[in-house]
Amino acid sequence: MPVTIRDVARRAGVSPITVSRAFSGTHPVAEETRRRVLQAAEELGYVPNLVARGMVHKRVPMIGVVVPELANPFFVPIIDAVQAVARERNHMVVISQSQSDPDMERASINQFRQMRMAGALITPASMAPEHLRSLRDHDMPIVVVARCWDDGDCVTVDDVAGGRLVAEHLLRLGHRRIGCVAHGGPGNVAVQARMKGFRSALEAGGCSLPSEWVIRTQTVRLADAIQAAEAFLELSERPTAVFVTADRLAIGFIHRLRARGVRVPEDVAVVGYDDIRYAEFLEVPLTTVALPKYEMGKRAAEILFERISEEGDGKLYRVLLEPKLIVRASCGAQPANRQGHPFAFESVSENPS
Amino acid sequence: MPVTIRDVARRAGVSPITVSRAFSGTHPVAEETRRRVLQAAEELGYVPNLVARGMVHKRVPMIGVVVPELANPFFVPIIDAVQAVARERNHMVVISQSQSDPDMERASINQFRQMRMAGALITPASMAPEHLRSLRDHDMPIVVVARCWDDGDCVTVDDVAGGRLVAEHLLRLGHRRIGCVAHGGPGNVAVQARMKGFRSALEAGGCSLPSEWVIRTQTVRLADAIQAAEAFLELSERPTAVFVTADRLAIGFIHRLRARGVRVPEDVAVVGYDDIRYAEFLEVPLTTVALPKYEMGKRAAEILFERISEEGDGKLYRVLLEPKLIVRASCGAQPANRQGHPFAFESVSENPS
DNA sequence: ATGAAAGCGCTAACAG
DNA sequence: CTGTTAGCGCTTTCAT
Repeated sequence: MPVTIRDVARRAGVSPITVSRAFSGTHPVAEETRRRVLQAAEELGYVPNLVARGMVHKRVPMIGVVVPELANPFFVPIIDAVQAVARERNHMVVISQSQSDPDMERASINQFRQMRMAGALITPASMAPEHLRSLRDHDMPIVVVARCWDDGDCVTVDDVAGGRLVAEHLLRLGHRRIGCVAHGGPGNVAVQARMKGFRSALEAGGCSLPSEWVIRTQTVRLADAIQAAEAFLELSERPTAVFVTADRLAIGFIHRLRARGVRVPEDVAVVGYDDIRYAEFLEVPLTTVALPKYEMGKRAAEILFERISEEGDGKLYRVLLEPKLIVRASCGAQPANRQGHPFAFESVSENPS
Repeated sequence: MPVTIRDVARRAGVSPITVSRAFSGTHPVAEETRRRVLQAAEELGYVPNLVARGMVHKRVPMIGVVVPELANPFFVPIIDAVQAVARERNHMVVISQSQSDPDMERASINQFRQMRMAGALITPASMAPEHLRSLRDHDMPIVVVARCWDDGDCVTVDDVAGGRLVAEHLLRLGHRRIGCVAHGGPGNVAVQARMKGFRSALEAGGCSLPSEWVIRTQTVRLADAIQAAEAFLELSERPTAVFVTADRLAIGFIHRLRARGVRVPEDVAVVGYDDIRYAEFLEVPLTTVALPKYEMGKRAAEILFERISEEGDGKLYRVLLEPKLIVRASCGAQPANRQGHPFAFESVSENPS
């Protein structure tokens, strides 16, 4: 059953190396010879063995991707882009979910290394220096996506600016009592940056962000969103507007608020972050900060392949893309999308990010 | 830089084969020896080479998965389950998106074969026999997920029953003029089955499904959903209820309907299929048919690994799981979830499928 | 419990 | 343009 290059060679009446060349196209092969080889391979049902080739090249045509979770639609356009770039380069993509667990990240990267993959992309849960260092390796290039990284290549968005956009918008709408639901620990530099921009813009506008109004969650999952809503409901004095640092979190947050009789945006304005696919179709269409997700994945993958082929001049990439505020109903700047006003939102977007 | 088993062996003062055994644990190794080996490996920064091992075993510890698109949240729990099972067996998961294109499916399966992967899972866009035959192979087991397959293992849901559930529910609510939006071509056996159950239950209830009221779409994407809504709006006589064969399609369909002033469920009741994650949080909470997605992925992966380890008795698996109707607001059986009635929906589910 | 020899399928390097 | 030689890193016999 295992048809090898030798079998094909024998049948085509050439040497194994010629078969190899006919397939990989690295060396010229006479058209006639090549035809014979291809036909012999066809007849024998030969399938090239990438493992053997990988053995020789000390590298396999695959790249690894580690994301916190596929359940967050935020990562889907990123992965789409990575796969598109990888396909152009004839590389397969191995996807691993870390569940935001640094140990799982490390384990995945380790597997990638054992498999001698060409490179890896990662959105790390934590940017703790010792964790990242344990990921670094000179044999396998790594590019960080959607997070900043000082010691290596990264492609991300200006989260400080993103946070600022939210604060400025809320201030512009007249809010003075503004709170926030923030996910992830101190290792989540993206959220830290959003908060920083948010807070400083608030202060520039003469507002503060009292710590009672900063609700923390571990993850971005529904259970945490609900807890955040409950925490909000228990506040003795509630803010009139809330910045939720991820759309996925905002969905559950708003849902629970409404279930408890708090109207959005009338009682509380909510602004999310990420502009995930479903933000537009929710019970309350979500005002949020859009990130160029597809673009991020694309740039990151391109940089990774540059490292893989050792083309670049070796200087670190630190790509910072621009976020953009998308105004929908949840912040109250537009009338709520109730059934009485069905014409409020005609636009429907289908951009890839 | 390439530290091999020989380097470790030299440093530990043993033979290469002993190092191999210390790592793979296939043969007994004296505790003392093993410690020395592990330490030497640690000091040298040795990383086992799975490619070389794969070369010997003629198989690499990876399985491939082909799904139409990750953008459809339907596939996420399936993938989660597959990854969980694969992790237990120390296998990596390569994910490929076919965009419902049979050629891409074939190409992906081919790559998997070239990479000598242990097996593959696939949700094929088309069950055209010649297409499937081209995917079959005796060297690499394949299990089909979420579709029926007569000539091989498959794990799916009773879509005929699913379609019936929808029809019966709509009839029970008093609808007599019922239409449908169906995606995919004739090769999509899942949708065909849903339609079959739907239609026969309708007829059993004394209703018919006139062909003017069957709107077809190519894919499940937003653009198609919008086209479907426009087609619906142009109907000279409209049904009072519509079965949309996928939630992802229903989202855009409802959105466009509402944007055009058609109320859901008051003017048209809509029932979806899949119960994707966001169905509950939409502008109109979606009545839909829930599928045991995580379970499907789990069973399929388990069957695949049984094939891989050649444990089973070789008889074909044909697992058929049960669908379940989830009633929310879009069918009108519950009051619409407007802001005036915020307590209508307290329940929030966090099941893995 | 450990080792020696042989080879998995392919391709780089060097001929011719 | 084509062939020969050697070896990628590991694990399987088969010995000891």
